[in-house]
Amino acid sequence: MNITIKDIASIAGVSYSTVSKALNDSSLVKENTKRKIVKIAKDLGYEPNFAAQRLVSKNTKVIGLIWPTIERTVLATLVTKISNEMAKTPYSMILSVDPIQKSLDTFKKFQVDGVILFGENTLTEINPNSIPLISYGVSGKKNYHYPIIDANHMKAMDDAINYLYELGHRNIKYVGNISPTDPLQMEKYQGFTKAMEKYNISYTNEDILDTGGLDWYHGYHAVDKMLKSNHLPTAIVGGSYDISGGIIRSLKENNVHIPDEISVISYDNIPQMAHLEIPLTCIGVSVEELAEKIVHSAITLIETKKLDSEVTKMIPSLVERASCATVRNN
Amino acid sequence: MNITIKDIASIAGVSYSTVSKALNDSSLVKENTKRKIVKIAKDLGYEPNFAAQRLVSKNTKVIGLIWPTIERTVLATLVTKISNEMAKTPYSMILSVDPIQKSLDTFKKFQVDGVILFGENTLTEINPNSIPLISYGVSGKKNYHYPIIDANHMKAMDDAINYLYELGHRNIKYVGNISPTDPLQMEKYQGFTKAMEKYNISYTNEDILDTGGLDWYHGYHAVDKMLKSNHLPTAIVGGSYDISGGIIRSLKENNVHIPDEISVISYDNIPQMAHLEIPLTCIGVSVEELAEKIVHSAITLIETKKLDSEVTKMIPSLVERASCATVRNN
DNA sequence: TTGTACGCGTTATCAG
DNA sequence: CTGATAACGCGTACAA
Repeated sequence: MNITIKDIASIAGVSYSTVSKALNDSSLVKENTKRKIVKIAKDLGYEPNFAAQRLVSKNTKVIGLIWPTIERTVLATLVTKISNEMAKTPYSMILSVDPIQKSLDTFKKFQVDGVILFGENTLTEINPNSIPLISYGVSGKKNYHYPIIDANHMKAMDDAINYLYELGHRNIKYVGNISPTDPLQMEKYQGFTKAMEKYNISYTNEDILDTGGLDWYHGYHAVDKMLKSNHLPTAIVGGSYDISGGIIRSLKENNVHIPDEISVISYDNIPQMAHLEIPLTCIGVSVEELAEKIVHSAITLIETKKLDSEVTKMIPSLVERASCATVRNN
Repeated sequence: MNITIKDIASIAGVSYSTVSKALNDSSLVKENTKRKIVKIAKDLGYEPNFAAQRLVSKNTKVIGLIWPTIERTVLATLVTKISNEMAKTPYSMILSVDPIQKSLDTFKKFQVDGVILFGENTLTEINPNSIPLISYGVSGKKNYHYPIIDANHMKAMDDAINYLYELGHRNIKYVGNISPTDPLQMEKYQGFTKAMEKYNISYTNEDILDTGGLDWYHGYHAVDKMLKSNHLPTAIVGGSYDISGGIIRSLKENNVHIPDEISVISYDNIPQMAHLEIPLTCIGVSVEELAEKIVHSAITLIETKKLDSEVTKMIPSLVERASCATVRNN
């Protein structure tokens, strides 16, 4: 078996309750003996038994993250950031990729202090009162019983269009995945059209390019087709990181110069945007901000059991890079 | 506080040790009272206290997976498969994306029964005797103290070349990332050259196309350049899933028909290969097999404390799809 | 077949 | 300042 405080006690010639206090840096024990005990503990390689500690009821300083859909790259970035952010706090994080309920059970067994749920899709009836829980994802219409953090996608699109408008663009196309079953995609799409109307920029169905998917080549394909039809806008709004990668690739292949001949702005505010062939101007809530907000909300919820509002929409920001320019005067 | 076996005992009118036995389906308790107790437990919504259970020393039936580099998509597939495979066993899985040592500490605290390490890169000095551990990744030269599961990349390349050889190909190019700092990439590259020599197929440096990266467009670019130089082989070996995606895209763009005009075989045996523009024939250890092997090795190690060999190289297999054909007789 | 009593490793509450 | 001692919730020899 492992070494316990009793072992330490006996070799230190004190009672184990004293050892416990000493190890917890209690003020109820003389500096002298405290030091002695700590030293012995270190020498013996003592490690407290977590199970025992928790049996006397205490918090674990661990937060669980439920992440059933690990294959989406964008979320991987977010998870990394969250992990980094968490590392700055006294908390650590464990993940589960199992289905929500099973993950929840596991976490409950381990008595994590709280859980973060990446609930892109379904919000099943989960027990809200059993354990502090916040969720990141689309704030659907369903009735939820826990705080939700989400990005304001509509606002993001508005900002994008506004930005392009200021640059003089009046001929703008949206290239993204128009999937009625995916609330996130729909919100971006609707954000686009709404913004276009707001800024009084005319557009038709032809200006909405449905990629039919979220991958690199979906964006590539869509733009390729567009180029062949000779309907060149002055600016493109890309629906996501991967899609935009395909967009600029296709543009480059066809010798359409960015940003001189065409401007491109992309949704998704992640650092990788800077490392594409052309550093891409983008719009969205930055993953860093998102991560920060998520972990601090979680911790606040854990420690105060109360959060300001039930659903927070994060404000997006626009990061200017090298892919947009004022429209040329012909 | 939560409800305990004592509560159940008192309302059932028995001692709590009886309850304990009943709940563990012991044969030492009459069927009748057992049923009664179980029912009460269920009615009361009793949930055993995990910490207490583990305090009396028992295994957790949980395996920890350390995965510091979550951003690599291929591994995401593997993790998913592992999770699924694990679900078939009595074990469940939790992940940590923290640095290895920190992850290990966390898992040790939670007393997981064993850990799986995705140690692509560094194998720091980790305590081998403290907790059953197996690793997946490149079997480097470093001295390790734990079982390693790896894929036999050399063999995979050999199989690929052999396959193409049988189809009559004598003009084969390798398109992959030649990165001296990445052991995995080097092993694939060397596997290619070695196999070419073995089958007596002549090749020059021109036949090794260094993509300079692992992404989609790296493969795209390399092939595009190749096509412009008019050095067309009869077959291409793609170095990885993403790269191959770019390869076939480029080929298609340039109206080089697969497989009539050129055959393509790719490294990485993952199901997604079937969903590319052209269902790709591929080579490598299938993720399913890999996942299966990994979880069963882990469990074996946990339950018997002994594994057959220290490092197992998984045998790759070739999956025929629509991207290879016999070379045309001109 | 059921109950008693002890131990698992810690923390916390009291007395000294 | 230090040391007993009682929890915490459960499993398990040992008794009954």
